[in-house]
Amino acid sequence: MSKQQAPVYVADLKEAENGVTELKDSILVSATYGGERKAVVLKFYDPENRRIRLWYDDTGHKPYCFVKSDRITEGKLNEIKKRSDVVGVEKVEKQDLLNDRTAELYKIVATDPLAIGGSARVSIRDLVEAWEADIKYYENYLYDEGFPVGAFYRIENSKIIPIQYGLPIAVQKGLEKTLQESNPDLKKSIEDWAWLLSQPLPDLRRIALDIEVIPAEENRIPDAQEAAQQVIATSLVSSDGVREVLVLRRKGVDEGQRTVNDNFEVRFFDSERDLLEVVFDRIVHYPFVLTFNGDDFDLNYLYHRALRPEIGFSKDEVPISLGNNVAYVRPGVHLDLYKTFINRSVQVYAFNNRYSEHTLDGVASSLLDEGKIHLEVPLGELSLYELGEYCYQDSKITLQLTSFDDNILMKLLVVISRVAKMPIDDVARIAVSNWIRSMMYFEHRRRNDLIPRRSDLEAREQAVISEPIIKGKKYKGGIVVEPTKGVYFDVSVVDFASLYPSLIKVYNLSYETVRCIHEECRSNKIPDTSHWVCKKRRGITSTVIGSLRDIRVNYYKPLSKQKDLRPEDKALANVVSQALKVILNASYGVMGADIYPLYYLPAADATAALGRYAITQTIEKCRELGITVVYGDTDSLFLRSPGDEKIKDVTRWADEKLGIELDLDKVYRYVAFSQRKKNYLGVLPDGSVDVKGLTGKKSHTPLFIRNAFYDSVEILSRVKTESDFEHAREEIKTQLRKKYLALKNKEMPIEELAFKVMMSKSPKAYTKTKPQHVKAAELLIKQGKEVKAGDIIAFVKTTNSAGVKPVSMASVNEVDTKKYEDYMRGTFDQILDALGYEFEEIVGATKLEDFFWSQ
DNA sequence: GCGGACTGCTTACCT
DNA sequence: ACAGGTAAGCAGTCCGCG
Repeated sequence: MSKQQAPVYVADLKEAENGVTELKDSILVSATYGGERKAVVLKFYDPENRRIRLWYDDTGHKPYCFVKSDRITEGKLNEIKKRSDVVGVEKVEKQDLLNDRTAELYKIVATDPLAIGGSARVSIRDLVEAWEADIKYYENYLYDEGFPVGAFYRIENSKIIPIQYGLPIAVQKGLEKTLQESNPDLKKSIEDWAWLLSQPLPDLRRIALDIEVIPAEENRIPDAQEAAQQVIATSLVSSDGVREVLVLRRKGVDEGQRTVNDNFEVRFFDSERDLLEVVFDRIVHYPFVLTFNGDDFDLNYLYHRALRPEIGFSKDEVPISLGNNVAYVRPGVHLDLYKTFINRSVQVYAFNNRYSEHTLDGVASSLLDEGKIHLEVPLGELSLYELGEYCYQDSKITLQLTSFDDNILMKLLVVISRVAKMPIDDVARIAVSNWIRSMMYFEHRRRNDLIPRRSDLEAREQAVISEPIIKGKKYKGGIVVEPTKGVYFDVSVVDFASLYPSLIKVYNLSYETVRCIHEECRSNKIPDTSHWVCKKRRGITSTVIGSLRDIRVNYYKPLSKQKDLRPEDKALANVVSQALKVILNASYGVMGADIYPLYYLPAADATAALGRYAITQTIEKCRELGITVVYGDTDSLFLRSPGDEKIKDVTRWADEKLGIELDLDKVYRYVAFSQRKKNYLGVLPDGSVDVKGLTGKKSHTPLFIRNAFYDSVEILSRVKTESDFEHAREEIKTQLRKKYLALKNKEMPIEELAFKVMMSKSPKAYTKTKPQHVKAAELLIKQGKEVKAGDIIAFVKTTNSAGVKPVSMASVNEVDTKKYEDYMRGTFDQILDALGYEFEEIVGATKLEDFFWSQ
């Protein structure tokens, strides 16, 4: 192999990686550790030049951890001091929250992060009981310097200077009001949040990338480590107008011709190396590189492929590096959107469950109304133009996932990075418990509080925890009020505004305050538990979550709806409010999740107990006031025609006696309850319908039945008075008859009969039972299809011995109609129960069959 | 050997 | 890898039955 000339982009990469000592207003987006310089590297995005700028720490900051002076012997300490990777040991003090006293510590400063917690040699944390020794070094750095990620800074003479932003007048006013309403001891925190969260959100220049490789075997994903196959196409689509696809000419493959009329460029290459050079050139020149599964596949593959001798790049020439399940780009930031969309908090709270599959096709089809191009033949059989068009589409929708809805995803990532104090690429990759961990660690450092070890929290006095309802859970959760079967007109729903965060704030809940060490606090009991809560100091969790709650509920949420505000301020308020919702929603859950480093079960137990207390007390109060509660779940109550006055009475009472805001959420024209909990249908005055928990709504229900169900819902949405039900009943009857007959005669495409159920584990992992979707999946596997965890299996119920077949392998005449009739009945029973009709009764026959046969 | 009662597993949903 | 509570259907097991 002849020596290749260095690609032209290498000089630019070097230049970018030299770092800067001067920089105009830029946003801190990421941080990492530069091993060569043994220093933290901060990555800034300069919105004016739209480039990434690196800054290398030159303050002499070094990795460190702590040991408690009364927990280490002189000998051990000397042994550590003598290590060649230890720079020195100094005495410091921090607040020990668990013991409510000052902790005397030795700070052990090391030459590099691996000395504290590496695995290649015996590290300090393996040697002694060390505090704060398992925090990534660049996180340590950000916390120590007090630099929130996502905020604006400038650099002068290599000094980093946070930029002070004045708030717009209208915004400032709202803040003053919020501060007045909030507890005085939360004031400082709220002001800090406002400073941070009201900074502008600049447009982030970015490029999406996708590669195509012919798999060695059909239906198998090519091995990225090996990278034995050619990269036959790569698409690059950017937020600033790049739309190109690079296609490799291959022997015996037709060029074909363009069919897609989208405005993008197709470039043909005879050399794979030349093609990759263009890709790397693009990577080097973009601050943000987007992929869908690039950590595992695209960037991983490109890296290994480029280094193969027949391609011949050197490591310096490849602007990609690999970590543990992560691919980094140089000099910018790589966001792997697959990791972002699989994050449950993102899925549920940011996108309201608007997608359910975690594939690019699944996410894009749901959020963008545009998915991948569906291929009829294997990749290798496409003409070059067809291949190019297919490849282009993937980068195009990947970019769109970050730009639709006014760039909501990019904005959310920035706002979350501000709250979590975490690099944007980490925010995009890791789960909510880590966001909250980072946020809490930052706060500990800011206040000079020692971060407890897991064992410190575990070592506390054993507490009796409330018995969970569900076997296998750790403690008892919320209360669900048994609904009273029937239809109720004029139902008001009241609910506690972010109940758990409110309780954390109002009742001072935190890991160090629940069951605190003070004798005198033991009388401050939490109802129906053995727990008590501190009366002497505000807990750190209570401060952080309380202030976040206040600024969201009292400030950003109303701001996002305020009429006289500039649209950009309003949009910002909306994004912030959304991001805070995600964090707040998880803040209680993490206390009871043992992966969370500040896990403390009594705090979670206490929160849930207070939630039960709040709702039961409120039910009691309603009874006193003569209001009928027809239903309730955890933080909400459904009240039957209570009247404005009585609603005011209850909400005022909750505010005064419980200290928790109880709001009127909505008023239903009517609600229909079956006897089931978490299962109802409510019609609002404008005719829109809330369907909760009913089978007809569930995503796995066959489309045919789901459509039939929603037809009935539509009929019910038009019911305005009690007497309208007569007519609705007749309409439903007619409609149902038709559908049922269609089912009998199998007058629908078989796809509409498919149950669609997710494989939550890999097929092999089902060892205890073999559910139907797994049986169907096995038939697919037998056909050579690959089935992974997360795939959705579409199957129909059939009359063969297994009882199921994948929809792709079944024909209509194999369908077990009886099973579908049963399922339809089950689905409709839930509505009809509520309306007081029997399935049979509604059609005027004793048995369902009679009714249908009589047609 | 078979069917009903039961428990447990699994998924999707609600807050 | 944030929590617990609920509904539903099916898989698998136990028990009774001369």
